Amino acid sequence: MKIGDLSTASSTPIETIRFYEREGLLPAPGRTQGNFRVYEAPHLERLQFIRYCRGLDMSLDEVRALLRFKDAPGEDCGDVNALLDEHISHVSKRIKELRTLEKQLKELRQRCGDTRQADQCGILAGLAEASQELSPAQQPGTHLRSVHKH
Amino acid sequence: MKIGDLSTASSTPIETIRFYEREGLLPAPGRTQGNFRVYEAPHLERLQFIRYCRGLDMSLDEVRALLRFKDAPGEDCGDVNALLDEHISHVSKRIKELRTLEKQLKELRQRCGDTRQADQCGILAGLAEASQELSPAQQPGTHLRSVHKH
DNA sequence: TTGACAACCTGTAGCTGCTACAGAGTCAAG
DNA sequence: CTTGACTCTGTAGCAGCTACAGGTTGTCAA
Repeated sequence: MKIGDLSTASSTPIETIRFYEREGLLPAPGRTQGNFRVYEAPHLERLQFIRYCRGLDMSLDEVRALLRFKDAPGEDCGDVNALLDEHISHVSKRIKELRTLEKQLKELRQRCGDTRQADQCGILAGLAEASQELSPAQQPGTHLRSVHKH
Repeated sequence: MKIGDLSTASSTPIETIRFYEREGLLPAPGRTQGNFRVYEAPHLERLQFIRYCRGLDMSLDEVRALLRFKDAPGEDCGDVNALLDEHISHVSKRIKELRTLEKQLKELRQRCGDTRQADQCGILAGLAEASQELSPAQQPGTHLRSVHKH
């Protein structure tokens, strides 16, 4: 299997596959005489595992940790459970944040129902006002984080 | 007002202030003879506006657009409304995604109630299994996006 | 006056997780 | 033998900062 085949089989861009190899998530495969990568079935399986975890929004570090456990079947899996619990709590927290945000944005949107001149726009006015009140609601920068930051 | 004062007044790191200036969000302020930046009240106001919008998870491009409207009070604000509507729909979409994700993660977590050997861990087994099924549920990479990507 | 120390300056590199080149080599079909 | 598809390495870019390094400037006390 060459990289292109692996790419289509796993719906993963070629560059991403090479990136995972550089990052140590995928083991370096064998090479042909012409220096092309040659993959076997286990590579595909591992790559699909990685992609699935990424689809669950885990960071590469989290995926790395899970792979270490897969590679060490004798050890106990308490840390796997802990990792997942923490990930879940990140996600739940982020959902809460976004819901608060959604509410704020909708309130703001209410303030300008229609097209007017910009200097009479309720939205701009609302933003200007709120920003001067050092609003207690939130510190800037709290929301935009992905589920993983901090 | 020197940059340190502006930084504390706005709870914004100094480096971020300089970054906003490079990005054209904050106008370049005057300088002392010693080449230190000197800010006036309008700078603080504008910076707080920016930080507040960032707190609402708007991208710098979105903030730039809003600032353009603030700077051109004569124009009509239909685009402000449209920008906000689109932003709200980004956020709502992201919330839906995360809720689906949360559900999946919790189901996965169920599969391993307690500590066992890694090769008997229900979570690892569940992940391995699901990843081999090219699950219809989702394409990898769908979830992790911030509210802004695409 | 000197000397310490804080605050400032510019410029550059790093973070995550890719993505998109450039410029070169390899290989199979016609 | 040439075309074209595929692959290779290496580097730069995206957002939105953050964190240096290595150099000035300003302030205060001894």
